[in-house]
Amino acid sequence: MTINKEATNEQAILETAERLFLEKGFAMTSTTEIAKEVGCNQAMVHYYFRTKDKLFEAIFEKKIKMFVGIFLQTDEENLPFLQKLQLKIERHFDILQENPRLPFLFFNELTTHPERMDVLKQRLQEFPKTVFHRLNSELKIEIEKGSIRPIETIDLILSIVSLNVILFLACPIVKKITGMSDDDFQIMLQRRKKENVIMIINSLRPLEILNEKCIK
Amino acid sequence: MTINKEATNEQAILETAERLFLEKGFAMTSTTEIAKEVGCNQAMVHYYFRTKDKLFEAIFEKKIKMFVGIFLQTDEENLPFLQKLQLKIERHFDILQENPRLPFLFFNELTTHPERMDVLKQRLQEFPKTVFHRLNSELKIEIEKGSIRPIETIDLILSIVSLNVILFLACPIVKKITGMSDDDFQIMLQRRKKENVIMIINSLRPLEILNEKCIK
DNA sequence: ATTATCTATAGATCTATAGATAATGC
DNA sequence: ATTATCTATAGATCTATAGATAATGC
Repeated sequence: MTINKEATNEQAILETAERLFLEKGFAMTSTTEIAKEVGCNQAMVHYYFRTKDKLFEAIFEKKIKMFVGIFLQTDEENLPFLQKLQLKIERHFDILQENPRLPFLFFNELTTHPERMDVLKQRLQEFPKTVFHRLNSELKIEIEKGSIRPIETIDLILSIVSLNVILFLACPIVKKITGMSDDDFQIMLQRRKKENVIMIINSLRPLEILNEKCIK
Repeated sequence: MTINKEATNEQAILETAERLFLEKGFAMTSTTEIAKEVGCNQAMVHYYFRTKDKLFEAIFEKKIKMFVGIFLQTDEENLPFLQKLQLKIERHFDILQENPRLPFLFFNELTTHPERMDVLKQRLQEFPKTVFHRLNSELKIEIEKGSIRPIETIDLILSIVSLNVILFLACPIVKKITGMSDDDFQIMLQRRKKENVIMIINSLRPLEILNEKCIK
């Protein structure tokens, strides 16, 4: 075997599997189908990866690594808090846009195969200690200054993730129901990106007046 | 057959199927498993519903009907816009809390079986004409008055849905990763319900100052 | 006579592996 | 001699149906 050809076939299986898993999820993709699309034999898939599960986990772990890794690239620019926050929201959005099917895969597989969460949990251990704590202390300072309203750090993160992620989760549904084209959807995404930033930042303003008037 | 017993068995299949589909999705639930849990024969499932697909669609359509139906119950209370909005957000949240696995089922099945969206599309046709248009006109009035910032109606709806829905989608993942108990999660949900209301309402405030300072 | 239930099985998957054969590297 | 590829198949599902049997309503 030339190292070349070996790499080519193993690689092709990996790439095709990744594409199909992202498209349709683990359960609905068969090793037979992967082999067919690669143009090789179904036994080959098992030759390289032993089981369908191992193949999936290789891909899954790679994706988690990549996703978390991007967040750990610290962008310690010396900007005001809200501008840094804006950059973070936009960065999160951009990563999703480059991996639009990842939220589907994560939700789907983590929900239907809870044991897969262990990998995620492991990978995520370093995460809170960096992103979370840094954001947390910066946030507390701003709240004490009174420049933004009181909010739990976890709530802020959850809100950002919610607003960004749902667009990609709902993408096929929205497209189908509204009959939007891919281009239309991309335009809508760009508008939402801005809207989400405004939404989050504006929602952080101190709220004494509004609070009294509207929230019981 | 006593009408009683017939109803009992058919009903039991429906209920069990609903539970299992909500728990694990369509693909991962077999008619064999449904029958086993009901305590009847696997052939019975097909006797009453012909195919697994028809059984699923019966449940799916019922759920969509229920979900849309609740929203169409108009609550035309004569309150200020923001208070009405708050009630709507809370109502949406409450419906989800009563049907916590519904977002999973919708996302999962609509994404993996696009043809199922036709049912949803049909059911949803009446929806925009009521909820959307009413909200839309009220929103426009408020924006013109300058009491809230400019925002597209669809963006507001998307934001509300995002913030509420993701909690229930992410529920199993969050529970597993944080090791939260069911009770802890319920407490967290209640906090998020309030937080989401504040988030949305606060984000609608006019934003001239902030805009200039922080959003390019 | 009709409806409900059971047994049994066809036919279609799908995963995983055993074992033969071909290609490559030494 | 080792690694890659193929053929063939075991064994486990799973859905759907045919056909026999039991229960009920008239």
